[in-house]
Amino acid sequence: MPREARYRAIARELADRIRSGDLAPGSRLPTEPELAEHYGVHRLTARQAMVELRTGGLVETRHGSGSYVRALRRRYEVSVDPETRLHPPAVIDDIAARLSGGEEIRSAALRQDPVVAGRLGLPDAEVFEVATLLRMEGVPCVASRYALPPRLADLTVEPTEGVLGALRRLGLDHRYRSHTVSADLAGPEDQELLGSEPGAAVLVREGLLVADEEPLCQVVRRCRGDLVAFTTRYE
Amino acid sequence: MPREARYRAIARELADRIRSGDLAPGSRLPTEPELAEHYGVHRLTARQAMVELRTGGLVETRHGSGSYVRALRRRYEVSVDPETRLHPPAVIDDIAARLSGGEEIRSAALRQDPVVAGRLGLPDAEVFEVATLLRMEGVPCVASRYALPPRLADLTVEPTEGVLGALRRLGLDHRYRSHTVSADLAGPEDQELLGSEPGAAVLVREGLLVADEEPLCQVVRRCRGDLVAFTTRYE
DNA sequence: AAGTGGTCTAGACCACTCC
DNA sequence: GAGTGGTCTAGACCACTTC
Repeated sequence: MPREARYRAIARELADRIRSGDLAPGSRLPTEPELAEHYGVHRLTARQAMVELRTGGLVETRHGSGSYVRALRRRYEVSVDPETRLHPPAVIDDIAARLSGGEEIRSAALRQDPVVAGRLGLPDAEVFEVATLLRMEGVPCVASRYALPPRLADLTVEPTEGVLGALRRLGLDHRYRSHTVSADLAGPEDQELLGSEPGAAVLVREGLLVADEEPLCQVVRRCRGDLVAFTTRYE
Repeated sequence: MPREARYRAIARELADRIRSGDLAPGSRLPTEPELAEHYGVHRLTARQAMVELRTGGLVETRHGSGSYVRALRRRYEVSVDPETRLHPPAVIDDIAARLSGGEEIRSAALRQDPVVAGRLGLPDAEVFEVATLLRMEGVPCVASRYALPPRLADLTVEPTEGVLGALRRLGLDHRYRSHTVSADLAGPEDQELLGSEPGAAVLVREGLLVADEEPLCQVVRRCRGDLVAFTTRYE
């Protein structure tokens, strides 16, 4: 049994102090030189302990300022209707109240994607893709990509109604045919859109919507794992 | 705009080669000394590029052997009944066929937990906690914790039926009252139970089961994000 | 300007894998 | 035993934040 690495022991000790509450959320940890001095190691060794805490999600580091215990984030618990998997109207109002600016359209363009086009039952490879971003109280939380048939390329979306709302306004009464949840790590795109740390957890929800039994829309949502949870309540 | 860090550029170049298929899943990447030589940097700089790829989930490293492009993980798509959120019988049989050893009981003990006890409507803080592990084809996939009223502490569970099956066998016809999904990072416990890498993504499903409108069981499942996805199909 | 974290080089020894 | 990744020290310079 090899003895525990020095940096790992330091990380464990700090992690224990965080979990015990000795180091409170938001408070600043000792600097790297301080840790190195205190434990009698080189700065890089102390630094590696901090890397350990960062990838574990316990700590966040601000360049030039210091490392801080991550605040316990309040999670946005979003209710979902058990039958339809859509948000009940009451919830939509509730969400809207916390939303700043509604569902922001980031881009909308025709794109070649044979796989998704096939899923939508389209004759060609072309799909109309809309990328949106949802913020809760200003914080980016959910990045969505909707793939639609090209005939809907002139779709206009009011921020307050969202893409699915716009479809409904056109008389397309959709519901989910299938719905998948999984977990992934934040890639470069998530970091850019959601402001996730590299290597943070992302909750992925993927669904295929149908209207009149016809495939209408594939939606993929990537949600910040540290901020969002989806709850289904059954009465 | 500061120029891009050397290690980051190297990581990006390797990541592109992986995504383009130039470096196939399962194949070995150049060694750290080779990369250092090739890019004209110190070994630690090349090494940091590998760290980048590891925390991004693209690469896994085996001590003494090398770093390898992570295999495209086949995902276990587990179907869930839309109404009950439980697995339909056909799926249970399907899962059972892939399970090795069924739901393995890791521990079962009485524990003090006022919060969970309150959720179950228990007069005291005591709950009976059962921890289990599910493997798919030998690979640990889902670690569950069931919290039950102490009166069920003599529950016996056949591996093939699972904890929920055992409850049903006792005539407790349960269903979900609420069900939450979220994403988290792998902690030490996940690493031990699920064999997750530090910092890997974990899909968390949490539910409260009721029987005859009485709270019966709180279950928390932590699933390997890279191996498991849950799909609901609506007919 | 002083202090913080971010990057990089140089060189060393150790633990593990594979032959 | 040769080669791989894992850990550690030493020292340097840069970029950012704070004052």
